[in-house]
Amino acid sequence: MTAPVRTGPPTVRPLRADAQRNHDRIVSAAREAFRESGVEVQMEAIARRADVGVGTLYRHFPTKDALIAELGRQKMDDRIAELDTALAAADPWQGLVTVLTNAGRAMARDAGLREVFGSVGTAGWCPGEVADCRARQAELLRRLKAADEVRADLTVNDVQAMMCGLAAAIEGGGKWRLHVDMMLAGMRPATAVQ
Amino acid sequence: MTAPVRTGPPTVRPLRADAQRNHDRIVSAAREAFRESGVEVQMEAIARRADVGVGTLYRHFPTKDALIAELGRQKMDDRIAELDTALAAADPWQGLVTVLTNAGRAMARDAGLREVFGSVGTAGWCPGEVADCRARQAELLRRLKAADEVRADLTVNDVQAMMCGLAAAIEGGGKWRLHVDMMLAGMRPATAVQ
Amino acid sequence: MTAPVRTGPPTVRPLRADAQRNHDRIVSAAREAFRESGVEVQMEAIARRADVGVGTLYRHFPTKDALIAELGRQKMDDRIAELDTALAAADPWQGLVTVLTNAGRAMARDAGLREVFGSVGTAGWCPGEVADCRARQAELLRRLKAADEVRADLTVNDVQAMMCGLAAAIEGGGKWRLHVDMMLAGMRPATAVQ
Amino acid sequence: MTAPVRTGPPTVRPLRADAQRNHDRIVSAAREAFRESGVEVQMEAIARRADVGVGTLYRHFPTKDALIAELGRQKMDDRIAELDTALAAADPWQGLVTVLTNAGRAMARDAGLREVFGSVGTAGWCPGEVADCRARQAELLRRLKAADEVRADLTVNDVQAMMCGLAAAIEGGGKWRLHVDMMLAGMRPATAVQ
DNA sequence: GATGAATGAGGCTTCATTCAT
DNA sequence: CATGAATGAAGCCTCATTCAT
Repeated sequence: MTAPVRTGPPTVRPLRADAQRNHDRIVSAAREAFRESGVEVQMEAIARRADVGVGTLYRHFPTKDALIAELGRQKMDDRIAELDTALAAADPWQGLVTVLTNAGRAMARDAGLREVFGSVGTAGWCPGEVADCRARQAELLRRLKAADEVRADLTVNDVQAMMCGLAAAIEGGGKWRLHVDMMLAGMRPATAVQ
Repeated sequence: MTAPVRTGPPTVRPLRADAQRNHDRIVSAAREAFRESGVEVQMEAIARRADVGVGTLYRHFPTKDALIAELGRQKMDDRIAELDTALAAADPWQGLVTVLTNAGRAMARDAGLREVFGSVGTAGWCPGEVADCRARQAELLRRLKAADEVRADLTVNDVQAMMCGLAAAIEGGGKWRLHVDMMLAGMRPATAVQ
Repeated sequence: MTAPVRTGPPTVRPLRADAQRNHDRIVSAAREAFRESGVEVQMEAIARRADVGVGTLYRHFPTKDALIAELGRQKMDDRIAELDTALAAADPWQGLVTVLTNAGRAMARDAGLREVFGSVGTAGWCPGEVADCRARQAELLRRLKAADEVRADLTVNDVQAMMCGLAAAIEGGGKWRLHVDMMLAGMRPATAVQ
Repeated sequence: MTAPVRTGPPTVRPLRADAQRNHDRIVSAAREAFRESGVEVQMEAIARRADVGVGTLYRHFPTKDALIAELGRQKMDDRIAELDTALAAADPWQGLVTVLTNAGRAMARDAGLREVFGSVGTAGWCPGEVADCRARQAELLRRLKAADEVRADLTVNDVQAMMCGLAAAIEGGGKWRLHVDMMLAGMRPATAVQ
């Protein structure tokens, strides 16, 4: 009997076809369930929605928190891609505008995204993804500040927090473009606001 | 000695001295508890904090929800008072600055407040209070627009949404003063942001 | 200051007028309350009905059970009087008929009485009264058996149990006279029933 | 291999073997527990007796009331079966004797049964079962009256009431056989009792 | 003595997680 | 490996009884 040949990175093992299918169904179901009922939803409800037993759900995610984290990780990946595009652009400000505009548009569409980014902190999130994201945000911020395009006192944490704010504002019924607009305006270097 | 003239609503009977004291202790304890741990805190913990038996707690508030609602109502009242002060001021912009600054400072201190205002919608709130609050916000907004101090496309809903956003941003670890500042800057009439 | 002269039996101390009034109100309220809602009623509800504080209620009856017992004792006294009349009569059978007929009529009228006698056992009842009652029942039964008017295997316990049964039957909507009739018929010496 | 033909109602799905076993254990335990201690028994006690976690108990019966109702339904079913046997017999009187004898014996054993039948009214019972029971009682009564075996003035309600009475009498410590005997004797056509 | 507020053990129920089938 | 039954800690709430006013 031959040991399976690992071809990908060591942590990623391709799931069997049906397992993959179940994984996806669970993630979708979880997303919908959280969207409709918040984090309060019971694991059983999610399993039912995914048309799986709870046992299966727990086989894929050892913990409710892990499931929540996975949802966040996926969205985080999208954002990382966005940030990469922004970093590839010559003009950092234009990059930021694009990043936030796309984020706003996506949030307006996707309640799950709002939930994920609107949720407080990054507790339970996949540390790797978070670090990747923060690194890119830091770099973009560095360039923006270098070009004096944003306030000098902005930190990555603040940007993160503003994303929470944007999510909440859109969730609360705000027009997404308006709020993205205000958010961008607010980030400009302070010039005697009051 | 003359019989006391009732000026308030007849349904409110003054509590016995000790009951009043306990009521206050409970409310304080609940406020602190929610501040520290959010709505998740257990009733027992609140009771313990108030140095009171659970039974007493339940005598004062028939339900956990009732307790939460009461605290929410009080916070809303505080905000209404803030808004009244702002409306009394000659300069609407200065009023707005004060309102948001105070709100930010309070939110930075009080997790319960963040939870209350960060939560989407006003489910479970006293409708009267909500209406009062919105009415004042609307009036302040009208004056601000008349003086061309804020964007013309801002609505009460947007302000409400921004309050959600502010709560989330602060909850997310943002520096409250910075975020209030950016929020204010963002609301200024649009002048070619991009 | 002179010590009060005790004229009654040593256990009975005349209550102050207002205390007596409260006592009566409480008993009445308790009777009604139990009648309407069964033993489940809360002490507070009884107190409210009697227009007294719970504290007062507990001053008169140290325990919920004691209150229940008192209700039983009063009815028991009535029955003892009935039994005395029956024992004074020349014909024991006629005495029994009268006792049961009066009991049935009273039960038909008084839900509290049904509740008391329909309630299982004599748990919590005033032992003295119970003993008095049983002694008289025993004597009546002795005479009845001596005259061969009732089954020889009947015991006081059985009579007690039948009273429970009568109460339940009437409570259940049965015609009281019919059930008294059947009860009496059932007690006759067994003469080939089947 | 042929697909199994469903003959029963489609809503009843056979429980998994272990679930069925637990279900039975719970029902037994509950029956015993109620028998010994009445409806007051705690759910935990029942679970412990069934050697099962409370959670399991609640999986099988969503509510304490539901559990009680189920047991009541079963007892009612037993009685209906008894009545059917009695109706199948040629001699209605013999049928009645058997029904009451069995009921008495069962009540002597089972505090829960006494509680169920001793309780006034049929609140919370499955209406269908109650109707079935009454219909059979009515039919048996009709035949008994036609054969002049019981008093003509007896109604189903009276029989129901007498069952209450029997329960109470047995609960009160009466010898069940004696009380069944007297009950039967009492039902015979009236022939100058006094 | 009267009042009703305070007490807290104890009951019912939920739900994240484990485990037998 | 999927399933869903089982588990039990933990939460909310009730109510007989005590005690400060």
